Amino acid sequence: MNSIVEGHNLSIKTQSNDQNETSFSPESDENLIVERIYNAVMEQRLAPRTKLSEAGLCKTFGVGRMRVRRALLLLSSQGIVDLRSNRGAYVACPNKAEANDVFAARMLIEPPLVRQLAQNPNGNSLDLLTEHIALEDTARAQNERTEIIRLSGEFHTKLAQSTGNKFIARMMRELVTRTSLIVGLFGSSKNASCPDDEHTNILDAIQSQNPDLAERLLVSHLEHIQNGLDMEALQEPQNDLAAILGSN
Amino acid sequence: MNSIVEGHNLSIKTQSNDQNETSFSPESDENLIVERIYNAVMEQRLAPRTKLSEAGLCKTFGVGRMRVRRALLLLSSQGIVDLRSNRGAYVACPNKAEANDVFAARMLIEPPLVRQLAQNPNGNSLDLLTEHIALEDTARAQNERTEIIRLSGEFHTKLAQSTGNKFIARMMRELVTRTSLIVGLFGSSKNASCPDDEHTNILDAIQSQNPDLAERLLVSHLEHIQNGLDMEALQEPQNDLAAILGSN
DNA sequence: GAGTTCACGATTGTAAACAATTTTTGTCAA
DNA sequence: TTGACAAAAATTGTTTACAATCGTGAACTC
Repeated sequence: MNSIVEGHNLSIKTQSNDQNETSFSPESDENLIVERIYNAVMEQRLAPRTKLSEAGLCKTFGVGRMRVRRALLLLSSQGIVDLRSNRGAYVACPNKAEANDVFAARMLIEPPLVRQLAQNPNGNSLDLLTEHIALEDTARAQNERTEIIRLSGEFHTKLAQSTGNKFIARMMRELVTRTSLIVGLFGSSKNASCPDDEHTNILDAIQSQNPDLAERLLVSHLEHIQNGLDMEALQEPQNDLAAILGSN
Repeated sequence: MNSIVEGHNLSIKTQSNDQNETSFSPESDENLIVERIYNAVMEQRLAPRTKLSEAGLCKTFGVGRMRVRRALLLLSSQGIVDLRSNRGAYVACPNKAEANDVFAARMLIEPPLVRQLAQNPNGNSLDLLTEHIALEDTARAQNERTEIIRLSGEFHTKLAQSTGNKFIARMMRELVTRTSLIVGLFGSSKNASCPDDEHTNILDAIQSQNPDLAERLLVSHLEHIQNGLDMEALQEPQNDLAAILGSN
């Protein structure tokens, strides 16, 4: 039963733990659990409403119940997981209103963000973004679904990271994560989050220090994503079984 | 010893728990502990680097150690508390770099935020802001230090809340909290965070639907706050004892 | 056959005991 | 007096056991 939770989908893909961290302080190692579940959600391997049982996670990660509980609490504070009293933790399932709020928040933050990047571009960080786009391209070429999804979101996270501002990076990271959940829930056609070359164009505009263009491209990019959603889609009906079977 | 932690400064001031909540889901009641400590930090009754011992908090709130631990974990995930392995929880102590990042983040977010509010003002929420300013005035008239400090920060939080966007509200809340820590650390003169009537002017500009003016006023308001700081101030030396004695 | 009730198993919440680490205290020597 | 060392106390981290709650399924009634 439930192979996603029992370790299969969570334990693989530890390869990409090099650069994509943002905000977790190196306090202890329950951050590893958080990171793993976080990635699984980002890559849409864990569908909304999936139950994350304590026992299952304990077995999966080989840690005590305390660690798992603390990890779940952290995830819930980031809005990735819903903690229902006495009935466990479930992958968050944003509703229509929350989805709109997420996009509204991104529309508020990201335009000034790219403007700022275009105004005083930071050599180093922009190189990272160029590398990132190369990764996206190869992933698309090889048609790796989960990788494409994760990298699509991560582009925006890295955009925020390249400001060098910890707080901006963390805020964007949260918004991007929720966007991933939303696209998984309401994404209608096969357009896995981001159209092909829009990221490239945005980065180009930044590198050529054209704030107006960069902002315009970003806004329409976000609009494309939002317009690709069908807000009347599955919503509530998705129960655990369907989610799991559908994702494999 | 340490009357701040032992319940004195934390247990009073439960009067203001009506309107000022933002993001905490009503999961359980450890949020009450979080809320109390949060307020104490906001009002600068808990100085940075103050140790928050588990035993002390247990006595103060009359709850088990588990609850306290979970509350501290949540506070640390919000950057209000630093968890040092095997040596306990301390009120966060932002350094110069973090302080700059906080203001940079606010400079990025708040201008478009007030622009948006000025463009389509939301009757209801603006009334709340008007009420709030009245509160600020009376607090200033009666010279209540902690109240002034808290309300000064809360104005910005409520500004964000009045967008009706949960995510924007939460982000601002975090930034404002850290600002309060920063002002407590680096605030030089007696100017308790916010000059007197700048909030009023900003709100007026919003209500008269003048986005440009609102943005300009807000930017200079933030600059005033930042310029009122002495970045070379106490920094590290402040140890627990001094902090506690100094704040009473 | 549909719906309700009850009991059992499974899962989560809490408290207490234990282990490990840190901080303090006291002693001794230079 | 100062410094180093060691033992004791206090604090935090973890495991374990226990209590409470929830979900499931069988038995029962209508």
